[in-house]
Amino acid sequence: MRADLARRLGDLDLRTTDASILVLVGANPGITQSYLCKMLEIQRANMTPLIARLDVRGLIVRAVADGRSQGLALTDAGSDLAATALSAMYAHEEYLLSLIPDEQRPHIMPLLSSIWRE
Amino acid sequence: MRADLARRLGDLDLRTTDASILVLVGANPGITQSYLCKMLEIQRANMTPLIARLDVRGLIVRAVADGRSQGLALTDAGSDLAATALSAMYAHEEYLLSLIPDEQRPHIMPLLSSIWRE
DNA sequence: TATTGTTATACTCTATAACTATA
DNA sequence: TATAGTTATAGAGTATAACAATA
Repeated sequence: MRADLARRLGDLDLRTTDASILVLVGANPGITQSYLCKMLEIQRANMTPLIARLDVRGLIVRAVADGRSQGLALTDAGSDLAATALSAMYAHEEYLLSLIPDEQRPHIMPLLSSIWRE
Repeated sequence: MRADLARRLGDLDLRTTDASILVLVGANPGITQSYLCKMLEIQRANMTPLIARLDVRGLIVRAVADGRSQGLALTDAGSDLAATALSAMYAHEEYLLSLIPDEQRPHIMPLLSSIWRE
């Protein structure tokens, strides 16, 4: 399942984490790196090169929030790519669901929800 | 789910891959590294240090099969640890199943089977 | 020629500690 | 004193290329 998503996002030159960041920043403009770290459970030290790479690619901009923190936002190119990445994520989910026989399909989400985070 | 299994096996000083190797060698005495690589989809080059570490720990022995290949087998200590690791794997599965409400539980395996490898 | 196991190497992901500059 | 971001570093997983010994 992870490989299928990675392949779809790889076609956009994105890793899974890159895509998550783009979509989250798109939905939360002005978000800080620290808050992104909490949402994605990534160490601060490891977020730095991730953001730097998206910045270099012209997908994200950093604006000074206070002296310590930077509010992140998508560029137009970043916004376009985030939309494409989100479509790829939905296509991934649709693909997985399509593998499940019709009559069983309604059961999968409640089942997975009962395992998630507990 | 992976973290739960990793934690349980970590208590035995085993990584997930170590445990898979021990259980497979236990079930297939005389198996070669190359065949293990095919079963676990691991590169030959990466199998070398994995086997070496299990060897150093006295869990596995290598016997010359032909001039190129070595048949692997468990030592007594390896056999004991493989059994404990297998129990941990079953406990992991039981734990996950226990999170699913009784009436939904019979649906999970057929559902996952329809996604697996297709 | 092909296969087994090895070595060397490189890239990614993840984790910790220490530093700076701010609050 | 705590927080945001950075740098440096180390461990683990994974990938490729090349080699020696053997089939």
